[in-house]
Amino acid sequence: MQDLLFDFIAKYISLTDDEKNAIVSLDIFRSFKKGTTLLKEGQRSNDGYFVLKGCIRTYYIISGEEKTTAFYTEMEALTPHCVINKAPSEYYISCVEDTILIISTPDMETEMFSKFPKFESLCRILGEELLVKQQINFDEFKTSSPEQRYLNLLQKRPDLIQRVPQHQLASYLGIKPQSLSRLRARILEKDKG
Amino acid sequence: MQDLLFDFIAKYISLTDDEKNAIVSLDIFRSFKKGTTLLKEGQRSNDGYFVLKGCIRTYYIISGEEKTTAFYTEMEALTPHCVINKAPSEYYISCVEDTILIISTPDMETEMFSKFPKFESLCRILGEELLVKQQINFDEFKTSSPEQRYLNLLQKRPDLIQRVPQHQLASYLGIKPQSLSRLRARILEKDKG
DNA sequence: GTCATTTCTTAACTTAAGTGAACGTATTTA
DNA sequence: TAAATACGTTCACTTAAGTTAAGAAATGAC
Repeated sequence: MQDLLFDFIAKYISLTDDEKNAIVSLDIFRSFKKGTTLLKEGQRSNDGYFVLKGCIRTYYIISGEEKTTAFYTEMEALTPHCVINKAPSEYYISCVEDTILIISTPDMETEMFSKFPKFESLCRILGEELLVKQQINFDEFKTSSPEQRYLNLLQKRPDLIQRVPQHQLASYLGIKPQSLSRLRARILEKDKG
Repeated sequence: MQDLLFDFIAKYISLTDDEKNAIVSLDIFRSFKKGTTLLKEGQRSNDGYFVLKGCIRTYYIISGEEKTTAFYTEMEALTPHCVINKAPSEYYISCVEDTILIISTPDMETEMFSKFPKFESLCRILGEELLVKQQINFDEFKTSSPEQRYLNLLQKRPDLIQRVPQHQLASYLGIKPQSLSRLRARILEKDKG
């Protein structure tokens, strides 16, 4: 499981054995059962998450309805806004599947950054990369229709459509579950004709 | 103009005069006329932008139509994806108004980071903050209707509605200009009744 | 294994966005 | 200054998403 992490990091910077041991000794690998809620609306947490295996999602509850806005799978990181804002969380985070996470806190990061400045570089680079990915994601969302978004998702993250319930996918696509059903039926109909 | 920048930075870290001089000596302040195109689709640029005064926008041209996806105003930064990906740009960047920018390149940043590690911390922190802001922005977009998005924009960035042409605002809201016109008429009608 | 709950789909109806066209009003520019 | 272009609004029509309701299928709890 640790190898997964180190292979990932190796794409960006090289770590000495000392540095690897520093990470391992933090003892930050955690397992969670499917359905576990990691963060609730209103809570003030300092935990950041990095998914080693499995899938977690963020969702809001707006006038009684769950609105899923993001999924995080293998090698993806999520720092909840409440960690940065120091304000109560506006959303929930829970496990879509049995999941293994790395959980970090700002204190731990500060300590690691001062011991090994290389980690701060890593975090800056990962952050910049993420920012760009997310911007392009947002752009695609804005410039396309729900149907195009669904087809796009089919191409780019086909796994999500398998591992995630439809009604969660629907709000992720910005529509209602009924509309997603209809839209899929429409696509199948087109493929036939 | 420099004071604007240093006041902004002061919110995050404190700079010595040496460090301030290092920034000034980079000579990175640039002025542009309204309408100037800073980046075109297909170009490979290494320039990052930080808006000191004015407004710039990113837009795609999709089947002949301009789709504006973002506006950057005072104290906002934009690193185009082509800088990070090292791939040709998929979008255009141009000035909505007469604009004063700071233009940076990865080389300059690397140099500054090694001379003054503090700058890398600053960039990491700004990056994390931006990431969170953008995520929340995206969440709001996904969980609301075009009308709600417009009302939301009226509250959060009322200046944009004044300084930006309607048809650019429309694609920013994910709809056609005609729909924005109609939607505004609808809102006025409601306010009356 | 049975019951209850959740999830997914379908359908009929409502509402709002997309489309194509027309028109008046800036704004450019020749 | 006149013509051309770009911009914003309105309208009629089309298409697709929201809403409400019902029922089938899958999942989970006991």
